[in-house]
Amino acid sequence: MHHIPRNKLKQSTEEVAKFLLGKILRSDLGKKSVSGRIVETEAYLPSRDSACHANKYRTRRTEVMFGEAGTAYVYPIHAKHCFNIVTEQLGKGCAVLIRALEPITGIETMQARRNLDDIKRLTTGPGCLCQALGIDKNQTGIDLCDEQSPVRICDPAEELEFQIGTSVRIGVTSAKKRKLRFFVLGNSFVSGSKKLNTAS
DNA sequence: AACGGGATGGTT
DNA sequence: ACCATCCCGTTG
Repeated sequence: MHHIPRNKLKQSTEEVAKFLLGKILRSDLGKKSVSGRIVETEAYLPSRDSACHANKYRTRRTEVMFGEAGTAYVYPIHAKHCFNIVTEQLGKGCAVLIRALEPITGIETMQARRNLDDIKRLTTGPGCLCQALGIDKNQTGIDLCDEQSPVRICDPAEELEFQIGTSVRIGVTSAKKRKLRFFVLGNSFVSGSKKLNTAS
């Protein structure tokens, strides 16, 4: 299982959001190894996107968004965390939010961290998957392309065929309604309503 | 120091 | 539809 080359993450944020579907997100935090298949993402664009944190302000919190593609941007919200992957060229200020995984390995560890047995809800939703992987804001700034990193993105052992669904981004009210959310069509670990998830 | 708004998620 | 919860940027 090989890590993703950084070049792939330097493309346009929308392209990266689609590219990341089907890839593996792995965490070795806390001496536990867990992984899942990325099934839902959202693009936060470098310009004219009022929902993108970096577009609104460049502060200590958002500074890593202006760094190398493949850097982790983790921020807290509503007592939970959201995990993002920085995209495009240095200084752009954009990222892809990972919204849902299909659990693959380390399911018992994830169940313990989530204090929840139900596999269907283990890693569905950005806050839930962070908790399942042991990710919090301490992981902001780490390099997801480095094989030595405790959190990284890898190619799947087996490439599966799937169609990509699109919709507006979930929970975003400030930006115009472009379809910047992408998901594996028909996958039961995707978050959001039936109405959003049948749109293509 | 105080205030208010979320890229949430679980409950009513 | 409601709201618990808490961090962070803004304002005073």
